[in-house]
Formats: sequence, structure tokens, C-alpha cells
Amino acid sequence: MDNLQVRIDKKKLEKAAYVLKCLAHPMRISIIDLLEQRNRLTVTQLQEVLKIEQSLLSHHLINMRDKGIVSTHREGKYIYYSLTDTTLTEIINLINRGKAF
Amino acid sequence: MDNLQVRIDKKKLEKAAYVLKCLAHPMRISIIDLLEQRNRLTVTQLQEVLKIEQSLLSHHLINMRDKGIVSTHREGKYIYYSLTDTTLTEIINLINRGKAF
DNA sequence: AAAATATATGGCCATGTATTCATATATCAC
DNA sequence: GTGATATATGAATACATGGCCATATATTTT
Repeated sequence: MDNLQVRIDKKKLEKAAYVLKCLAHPMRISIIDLLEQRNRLTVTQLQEVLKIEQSLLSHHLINMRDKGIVSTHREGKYIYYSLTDTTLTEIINLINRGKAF
Repeated sequence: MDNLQVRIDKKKLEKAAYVLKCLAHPMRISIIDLLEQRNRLTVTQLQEVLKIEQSLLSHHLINMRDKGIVSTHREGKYIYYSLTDTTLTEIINLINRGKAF
């Protein structure tokens, strides 16, 4: 009568941890919040709001892109970033309400 | 006309990142999944299912407790762990569906 | 009280992450 | 093409984290 087990398979656990690791940073949460409001933003636009160094922002964005959280689209000299998955904003919204946060 | 800004205050951003960091690990996600199923479990019970070294599990649990994700209750020689916030399981459920994961 | 069981703690090491700085590349304006 | 702007990259460093081992503490059992 002890059929307790983890219901999420190993691959999914690892992917989830991998992506969550990416959410787990104030600046990246901010980026998600901003992209939720505007759908797409350039690095410069993000930089203006976040007031951080260009290369640091770039590192964060590329980190997020590598993990599939955001996608990019070039238009001339600008590169637009946008969210790939609304799940992310739902998570952020949950966090905004949860008492553990 | 550029009233774009981060809608989450700094304190909350930091707390959220802090807690998310804790979710961002396969073993800890597993622990949350198990606690969702049984409400409360001892370290030994978790250990049996997870099949990991005792001290490692203890480190993870204490990490989670420090971050307010789980709470403990001693009964004799056993210590029961349980989730403090259903938000966490909602997040795990979202992850299980989100395409980014 | 001694032994057994359950859990926590602390040191160590390897690895991962965040940040900064300097530099590279791509595109645009002239 | 030159210079300016937008973005990425890579090295260096500091710091955090995960895992392992040995040991400590608390409680129960004998």
C-alpha cells in the first residue's frame, strides 16, 4: 500500500529545473514582466527601463533565449525579443500572489 | 508616451528569485510533487522514494525550509515535512503543461 | 545507560553563475 | 568607406551551489 512515487519523469524534471533556474533571477523576472506588457522589445528599450549595462543585459537575454524562454527577431539594426510561452507569465502572476513569495 | 516599467517591486522580485532558485532543482521539484500527494512525509519516507543519501536530502529539505517552501513538525523521532503554499504545486503543474518545459 | 534509529551540521571540492571589462560584429547614416 | 549605433562574445573574477563524507544531536528501544 505504498505506491508513492514521483509523477514527473526524469527528462521533464531536468528540463523544468533548467528553465526555472532561468526564471530565478530578479532581472530576468523583470524582463519577462516587461515583455508581457509590450509583446516585443529591443535590447535598447529594455536597457532604458532596467538601467543596466549593455553586455550584462545581453548575457541575460541570450541565457533566456538558449533556454527557450524568449525568441528573437532582427529588424535592421534592432533585435526584438519576445516571450515564447505564456506559461511564464502565469508563473510570474502566481508568484505575485503566493504567500511563500 | 513611454510609461513602460517593471510592475513588481524590488523586494518582491528578490523574494521571488530567491524562492524560484529553490524550485529549480530536479530533486526539490520531486519533493514538492511527493508532498503534494501525501500532505506530509518524514525524511525517511522521502528517502525511500527518492533513493538518495540521507545528508543530501536533509540539505535540500533545510534549504526549502529556510525559503519558506516547506514546514516541519516533529513527532517523536520523526520529522514531518509538508508544503506551506499551494502556489508551488500550481507552478509545478503549469510547468508540466508549458511548451517551454 | 547503551545501542539503534532519525535527522542535522560542517568541511571540502568541483562545478555553475553573475558581473565586469574589453572587444567583436552587424547595420545604418553620411 | 567612415563613423555611429545596436548587439553579441569571450576572458577574468568573485561568489553560490550541489554533492560527498564524517560527525553531531535528538529520540526511542532494549
